[in-house]
Amino acid sequence: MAAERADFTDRVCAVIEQLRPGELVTYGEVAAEAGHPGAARAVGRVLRQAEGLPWWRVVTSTGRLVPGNEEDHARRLQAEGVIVQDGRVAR
DNA sequence: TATCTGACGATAG
DNA sequence: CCTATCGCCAGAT
Repeated sequence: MAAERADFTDRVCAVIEQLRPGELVTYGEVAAEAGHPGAARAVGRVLRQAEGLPWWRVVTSTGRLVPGNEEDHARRLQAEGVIVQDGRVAR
Protein backbone atom coordinates (compact mmCIF):
# COMPACT_ATOMS: atom_id res chain seq x y z
CA MET A 1 0.00 0.00 0.00
CA ALA A 2 1.16 3.48 -0.72
CA ALA A 3 -0.14 4.40 2.72
CA GLU A 4 3.04 2.86 4.15
CA ARG A 5 4.58 6.32 4.23
CA ALA A 6 3.72 6.48 7.94
CA ASP A 7 7.04 7.83 9.22
CA PHE A 8 8.08 7.10 12.73
CA THR A 9 7.84 10.74 13.75
CA ASP A 10 4.42 11.18 12.19
CA ARG A 11 3.21 8.01 13.89
CA VAL A 12 4.47 9.09 17.31
CA CYS A 13 2.82 12.48 16.95
CA ALA A 14 -0.51 10.80 16.21
CA VAL A 15 -0.26 8.57 19.29
CA ILE A 16 0.43 11.51 21.57
CA GLU A 17 -2.43 13.49 20.12
CA GLN A 18 -4.77 10.59 20.80
CA LEU A 19 -3.96 10.70 24.50
CA ARG A 20 -6.59 12.10 26.83
CA PRO A 21 -5.95 14.55 29.71
CA GLY A 22 -4.39 12.54 32.51
CA GLU A 23 -3.49 9.64 30.23
CA LEU A 24 0.16 8.80 30.88
CA VAL A 25 2.27 6.71 28.53
CA THR A 26 5.92 5.74 28.49
CA TYR A 27 8.39 6.36 25.67
CA GLY A 28 8.56 2.63 25.09
CA GLU A 29 4.79 2.46 24.77
CA VAL A 30 4.70 5.24 22.21
CA ALA A 31 7.59 3.67 20.29
CA ALA A 32 5.77 0.33 20.23
CA GLU A 33 2.54 2.00 19.10
CA ALA A 34 4.51 3.77 16.40
CA GLY A 35 5.66 0.38 15.20
CA HIS A 36 9.23 0.57 16.51
CA PRO A 37 9.56 -1.19 19.88
CA GLY A 38 12.85 -0.19 21.43
CA ALA A 39 13.02 3.17 19.70
CA ALA A 40 12.16 5.01 22.90
CA ARG A 41 15.14 7.32 22.32
CA ALA A 42 13.79 8.36 18.96
CA VAL A 43 10.45 9.15 20.60
CA GLY A 44 12.10 11.60 22.95
CA ARG A 45 13.72 13.27 19.95
CA VAL A 46 10.33 13.72 18.32
CA LEU A 47 8.65 15.17 21.40
CA ARG A 48 11.49 17.62 21.83
CA GLN A 49 11.27 18.93 18.29
CA ALA A 50 7.53 18.61 17.75
CA GLU A 51 5.48 21.65 18.68
CA GLY A 52 1.90 21.78 19.91
CA LEU A 53 2.37 18.24 21.19
CA PRO A 54 1.41 17.26 24.80
CA TRP A 55 4.88 15.88 25.56
CA TRP A 56 4.14 16.15 29.28
CA ARG A 57 1.83 13.10 28.99
CA VAL A 58 4.86 11.01 28.13
CA VAL A 59 7.11 9.78 30.94
CA THR A 60 9.95 7.28 31.28
CA SER A 61 9.35 3.62 32.01
CA THR A 62 10.46 4.13 35.63
CA GLY A 63 7.88 6.87 36.05
CA ARG A 64 10.63 9.47 35.95
CA LEU A 65 9.85 12.85 34.40
CA VAL A 66 11.85 14.68 31.77
CA PRO A 67 15.40 15.46 32.94
CA GLY A 68 16.10 19.17 32.70
CA ASN A 69 12.42 20.08 32.78
CA GLU A 70 11.13 18.09 35.73
CA GLU A 71 9.69 21.21 37.31
CA ASP A 72 7.80 22.25 34.21
CA HIS A 73 6.81 18.67 33.49
CA ALA A 74 5.47 17.96 36.98
CA ARG A 75 3.65 21.29 36.88
CA ARG A 76 1.77 20.39 33.68
CA LEU A 77 0.94 16.85 34.83
CA GLN A 78 -0.54 18.12 38.06
CA ALA A 79 -2.58 20.58 36.02
CA GLU A 80 -4.02 17.60 34.12
CA GLY A 81 -4.89 15.85 37.37
CA VAL A 82 -1.84 13.63 37.62
CA ILE A 83 -0.20 13.28 41.00
CA VAL A 84 3.54 13.95 40.88
CA GLN A 85 5.86 13.33 43.80
CA ASP A 86 9.53 14.36 43.89
CA GLY A 87 9.84 14.50 40.11
CA ARG A 88 8.07 11.17 39.68
CA VAL A 89 4.52 10.22 38.75
CA ALA A 90 2.58 8.79 41.64
CA ARG A 91 1.83 5.14 41.14
C1' DT B 1 27.70 8.05 3.47
C1' DA B 2 29.83 8.17 8.11
C1' DT B 3 29.87 9.61 12.89
C1' DC B 4 27.96 11.55 17.23
C1' DT B 5 24.49 12.74 19.99
C1' DG B 6 20.29 12.09 22.75
C1' DA B 7 13.12 14.28 26.57
C1' DC B 8 15.14 5.85 26.72
C1' DG B 9 15.14 0.78 28.51
C1' DA B 10 17.02 -2.82 30.94
C1' DT B 11 20.53 -5.01 33.71
C1' DA B 12 24.55 -4.97 36.86
C1' DG B 13 26.97 -3.19 40.79
C1' DC C 1 17.86 3.98 46.70
C1' DC C 2 21.58 5.59 43.10
C1' DT C 3 25.11 5.37 39.39
C1' DA C 4 27.30 3.10 35.44
C1' DT C 5 27.26 0.41 31.04
C1' DC C 6 25.29 -1.63 26.84
C1' DG C 7 21.80 -1.76 23.22
C1' DC C 8 18.21 0.35 20.63
C1' DC C 9 16.61 3.94 16.84
C1' DA C 10 16.10 8.44 14.47
C1' DG C 11 17.92 13.00 13.56
C1' DA C 12 21.64 16.43 13.00
C1' DT C 13 26.19 17.71 11.20
